[in-house]
Amino acid sequence: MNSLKQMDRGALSDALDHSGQRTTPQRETVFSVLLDERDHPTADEVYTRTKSRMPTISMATVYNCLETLVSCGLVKQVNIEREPTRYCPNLAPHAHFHCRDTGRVYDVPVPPDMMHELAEVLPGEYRADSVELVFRGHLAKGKTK
Amino acid sequence: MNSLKQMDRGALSDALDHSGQRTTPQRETVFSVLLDERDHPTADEVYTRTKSRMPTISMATVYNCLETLVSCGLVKQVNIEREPTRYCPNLAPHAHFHCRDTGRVYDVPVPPDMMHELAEVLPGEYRADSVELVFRGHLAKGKTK
DNA sequence: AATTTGACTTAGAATAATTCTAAACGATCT
DNA sequence: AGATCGTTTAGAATTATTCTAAGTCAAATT
Ligand SMILES: [Mn+2]
Ligand SMILES: [Mn+2]
Ligand SMILES: [Zn+2]
Ligand SMILES: [Zn+2]
Repeated sequence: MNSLKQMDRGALSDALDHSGQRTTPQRETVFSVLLDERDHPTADEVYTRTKSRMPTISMATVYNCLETLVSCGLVKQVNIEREPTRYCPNLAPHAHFHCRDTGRVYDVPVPPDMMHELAEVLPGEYRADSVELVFRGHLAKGKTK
Repeated sequence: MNSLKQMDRGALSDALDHSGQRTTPQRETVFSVLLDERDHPTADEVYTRTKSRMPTISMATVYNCLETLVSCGLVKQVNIEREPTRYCPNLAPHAHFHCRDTGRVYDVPVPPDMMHELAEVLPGEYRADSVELVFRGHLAKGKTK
């Protein structure tokens, strides 16, 4: 038994069904790992966390599950500089803040009007279907949040 | 003889001096390659282009030169998804547009006020020293520019 | 109920961009 | 000339990710 809430379980099987893929224990567990601690873990970190709930899972399967979750739209990949890809289940429009001191990545909500304004910097012939906004710097004080 | 204009040659040696590094023929040539065709080439593409002007240069040196140029602030790395790092000598604040069809990367000027507005989406404790903005999509019509 | 099917999982090999290592180079200084 | 020291170089090493090929499992079909 993984720790998916009924709502999330429903979203998962809907999204998987919709993209013609199956709901499996491995996919449920990986998804629950992402939902439980929203700190943008790497595949390796997801592997460690998932293994503690499902000791037989393999790294390849974790990569497969993450790819599946991304392909069905439940999870976003977050690439920052040349670091390992991180995974984010936050579907709301948001930016990321990357702390140079700790390496941690935080979600930063972006108001919808800002998204609209952003789109307007694009010349007419450019048709964007996604926008990626990453801030880098550090947190004031010892705030770890 | 590489194709650096006097202005760019000056900027290069100033920036290198300032960061305690030497002006070398390899660094000049790599820099001129970046300035001559501003299409955000990968290290491999920079290698090919540089080799045609300086046949004895090695891949390792191209990586070294690019790193040097980045470290002294004359060139920015552009990382898009998991693709090889690209290099951009445009020092003006700008965003990037990545065409899903062709894989090409274009510069998109961003007005300074937009940069300011962007900074305001950050909660107070976040101190950003850099902002990265990438659009993905495609170009309308057969425009290749 | 047995068989077939096909997606899924798995271990391990392969890939590929980048970094590292250690030796050679070369300009400058003594 | 000889010493110094940053730079260049070829090739090895690293490492996140992808690929391969074999095993698993739960329907679906017979
Ligand atoms: Mn910090
Ligand atoms: Mn296009
Ligand atoms: Zn996020
Ligand atoms: Zn650019």
